[in-house]
This record gives sequence, C-alpha cells and structure tokens, in this order.
Amino acid sequence: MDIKKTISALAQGTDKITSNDELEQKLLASEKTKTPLRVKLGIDASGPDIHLGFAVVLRKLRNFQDFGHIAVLIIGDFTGSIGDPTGRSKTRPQLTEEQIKQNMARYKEQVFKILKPEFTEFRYNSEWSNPLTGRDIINLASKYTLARIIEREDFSERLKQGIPLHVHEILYPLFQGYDSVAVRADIELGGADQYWNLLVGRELQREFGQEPQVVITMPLLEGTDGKLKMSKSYNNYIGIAEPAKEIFGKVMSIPDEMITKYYTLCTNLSAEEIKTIGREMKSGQNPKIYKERLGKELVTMYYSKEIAETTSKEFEEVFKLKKTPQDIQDFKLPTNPINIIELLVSAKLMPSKSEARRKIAEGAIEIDGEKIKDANYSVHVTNPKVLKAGKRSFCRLIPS
RNA sequence: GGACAGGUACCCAAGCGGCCAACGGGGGCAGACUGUAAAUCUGCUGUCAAUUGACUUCGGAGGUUCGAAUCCCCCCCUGUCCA
Repeated sequence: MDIKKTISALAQGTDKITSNDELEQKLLASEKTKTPLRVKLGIDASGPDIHLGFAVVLRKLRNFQDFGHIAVLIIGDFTGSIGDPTGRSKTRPQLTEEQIKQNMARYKEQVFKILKPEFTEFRYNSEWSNPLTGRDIINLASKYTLARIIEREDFSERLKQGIPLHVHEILYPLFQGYDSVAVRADIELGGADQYWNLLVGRELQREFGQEPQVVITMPLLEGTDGKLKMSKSYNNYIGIAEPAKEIFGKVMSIPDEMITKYYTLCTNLSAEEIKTIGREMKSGQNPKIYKERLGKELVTMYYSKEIAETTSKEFEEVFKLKKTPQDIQDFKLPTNPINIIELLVSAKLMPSKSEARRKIAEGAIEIDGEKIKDANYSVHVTNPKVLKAGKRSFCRLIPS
C-alpha cells in the first residue's frame, strides 16, 4: 500500500493534524504488525441526535475504517455528568445516567448510518472513570498544571469576565484525556473546537508511558443560521435521522454563503465538482438550484434516491406552488362549530390561546387558503379542510 | 471568615415605592417582498378572559405599606478584593 496516498486521503478535509510524521509512523507500524490503529472519537451524550456537524467527524472516522482501522467510540457517560465546558460561557447542565442511557439507544442506530459496525468498538468511559479513587484522581490531576488548563481561551475568558468556572469543569479535559490512556488510542478525532481537549490526551498518554496519540480535527460546520457552529443546544442543527423533508427543508433555509461549505464537509462530491458549483453561482446562477441539489444529495445519503426525489418535488409544490403537503397531521373534530382559537390550541398548532389570537391578528392563520382575521370565527367542518398556521404548520381537519 | 458589588422575562440589560407584564438591544415568531437565502420594512413576543379586567412573574422565604421588582429582616447563589 502506498502510504503517501493513504495519508493524503486521510488528511483530506481535515482542519489540523498534530504531526504528519507521527501519523505516517503509526500507519507504517500498523501495516507492518498487521494491527489496526485505534481511532478514538468521543461522543457527547447530551442529545440523542447526530447532526451534520458531527457527521463530518464521523465520516472521517469511516474513512479510517475503510483503511481497516478500528473506530473506538467513547460514550462520555462519566464526563457527560460533568458537561463539556468547551465554548460555553456557562456551566453546562449535568446529565443523569438515565438520560444518557436513553440517548445512547437512539445514538447507535444513527452512528451506523455512517460507520461500519464490524470495525466499531463502543466504550463507556464510566467503565474506567467510575472506579477511580480519590487518590487516583489526585494522581491524574497532578499530571497537569492549572496554568495549562486555564490558558484556553474559553476558560480565561470566563475568568476575565467574572463568569463562574467550577472546579469540576477544569477537571473535564483531564478525564477526557484519560480516556485516551484507557483505550490506548493511536489517533483521536474531533471537531476543531476540541483541539485543545484532545491534546491533553497526548500529554497524559506520555505521562502514563504510552505513545501519544495523533490528534486530528475536522472543520466546524455552521448551523442553519450560518453563524454559530451546528449544535443541539443552539437549535440550528440538521439531524441525520430527521425525516427526509426536514433535512431537505432545513438545507433550503441555510444562507447561500454556506452552500459550498456544506457540499465540502457533508457530501461525497469531489473538490472539482464543488469548485464548479461555486463558479457557477458566482457567474449568476441562482444558488437555490444548488441548494436543492445539496438537499437531495443529503437525503439520498441518509435515506434513498427515491425519497430524495419525492421530497424535493413535494417541497417545490408546497413552497413554490403553495400546495398543501401530503402527509400532514389529521385532527378529528366534531361537526358542530368550534371557535378558531380553541381549535388552534387543541390541534397543537399554537401553544396558547393568547398566541393564537396574536397570530390571527397577524394574518398567519388560514383555512383552505382563506385567511382568518376574526378571533371569534367559528369553524364548522362538514368535509375535510386544511388549517394552516404560519409558513409551515398544517393540519387536516376531519369531521367525525 | 470579612468588606464591597451583584442575582430582573429565552439571552444581555434598564428600572430602585404607584403611570411596571416591567424601557432598550439580541434572539424568536408572524406579515410584506422572495428562492422556507440574504437584506429591508411592519407587527408581535407571560397566561386566562376580552374594547376598561383578573392572575402569575423581577434569586427564595417572611415583613413594612392602601400599594413593592423597587424599603426592612433572614436565607441561598455569583463575582471582586482582603485574611
């Protein structure tokens, strides 16, 4: 096997690699000893959904699997109870065991949309972290200095601004780094914002007499707002297990400037193809058509080509031709008249009656395409009608 | 342990006895315009009842007062400085 080629394939699209030389040596050694490399990736168990941003890293991990290496997924059930402080100006809520367990069940099936199960190892870091004694933790903590921990921008920022920084938070990087020791990681992958955390693993491995892991980070993907990194907590994410039309719809709502970045990080299109797309948009092509294609690519990846086609078609119809989507929620109601406000709330299209009133006043409510402007409007259905609230909430009223 | 400064709605941040459901900004939602893009303009953004109203909300629990987010007491939390 041509090592140079392998490296360039593995390095493609990465943000940083601590050392190309070390990577090369590890790959060579692996080949020689016929031992696959152990590629670690930490999973944040705070939410059950994998989104496109995290998929960027997973896809790279898959890349390693394709070369025969082992993905070691670390479920941070222990560190999750600390809450990753990275990039946070606030202490994260701590997760309960129960929450983590629930999240993980859904997590696995999503992970295998990208990874190969037979090359994947799942590990919970509570396995080795829970048994640590007070003495062990002191020992671990003695391997690192406070100065090094708070040199991180997010920590020093918080200190500077007088925002609380708890002791357990500064322990986080240590435990995360210790995971690398525990699983004897050769390589650790992560998002660009994890770079610092991952380096701690290197240091600790050295301290514990292991060969330090090579750290590889992937660029961060901005969410649908185009500003903040894609994240569950910013609610700007596109989950890979979301319904196809959600994926497609959300893709359509990303800012134009993000289009090529999404292609680069989330699809398998070649650099050449992506360049062409960029060029064509610059020369005046409507970016919308490339967004549509992007949406289709993604739905194809996570569902199928057929679903991608129908999803895209329906999108056109609903939003361009203003038709009603196919699979909307039915709401059964008696044939006797019901007040529009009551209806909106009980059909769960509006969270409260006050909100429903406001939206009526704003002209956001329609029945069969007709705007309802009167809060006292009485709905009387004898045959199915479509109730619409705002741009994208529909339900079909069924008399019963 | 002490001194000082703080804790206001999703976030930031005014208010410091009645005109406060609480200025302003951000975010969000809706409408117009569009390509569910951006930009822009407009409106809304506690709940219930509705042309005036009621209730819940300003860290928590009490108190003073006709009346408190605003004053007093106790408690909890955060930061800074001192020990």
